[in-house]
Amino acid sequence: MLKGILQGCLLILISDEPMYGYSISQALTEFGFQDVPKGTIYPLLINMGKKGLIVGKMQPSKEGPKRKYYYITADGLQEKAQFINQWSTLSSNVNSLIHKRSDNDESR
Amino acid sequence: MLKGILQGCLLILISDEPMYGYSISQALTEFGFQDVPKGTIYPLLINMGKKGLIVGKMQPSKEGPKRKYYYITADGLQEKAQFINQWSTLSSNVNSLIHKRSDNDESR
DNA sequence: TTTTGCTATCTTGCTTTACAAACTAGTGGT
DNA sequence: ACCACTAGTTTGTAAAGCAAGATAGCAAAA
Repeated sequence: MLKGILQGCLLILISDEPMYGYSISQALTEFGFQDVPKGTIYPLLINMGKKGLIVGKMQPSKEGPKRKYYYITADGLQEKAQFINQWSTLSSNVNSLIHKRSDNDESR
Repeated sequence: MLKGILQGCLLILISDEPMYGYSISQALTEFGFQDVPKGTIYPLLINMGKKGLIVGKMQPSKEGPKRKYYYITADGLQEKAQFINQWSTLSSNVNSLIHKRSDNDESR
């Protein structure tokens, strides 16, 4: 339907400030996406890197293993804008369907 | 992310009134989903039938080939309600991300 | 009557998405 | 030494999405 809602969300997060996988997974939890699995996030980040939407740089951390910080690219910003448009279209389409008001069963 | 937004939309359409594949594809177009391919709709309908969410009945048509009208089941109605909930959660999560207001770049 | 065009459905096969699960590895506390 | 938390990658699998083509009924134009 809409390819990669998650990808769009990651672009938004990363465009706000560079993030690494683990912190992204925590941020998503805060935004209500309960527990998006690592098996989804990491491969997606790698794939987004291949597409040139983000670039990752390993940086050492004092409180644990190295972190791979991702930065958004120009292409990524463009893709982000496109996602926001697609989302708003999709969102209003689905909402108009849901509120079709056919008096069938919604509120009773 | 959210499994089958399309499935949810079909449940809503069919719960409103029984429909057949071709009419569903036309209805979707009216609701702004431009041209959802048949290769997506028909297999999905068959799959939803297997899951017991809908039942299909062939009925002859005077203006063309036979049509397979789908009717929603009790399970389908339940699934529909669940979809509407999931959608509203997802939708508000994504919107809160989009309107994160980080003064980074949205309106300039 | 043959062809074209619209309606209608199904099937095959490919690509992408999503994810569980396992593996590796650094740091700090008990 | 062991556990818990942080952090990342890889592998394998199932499901989703869809293009493309096969099949077929009907009707009006050629």
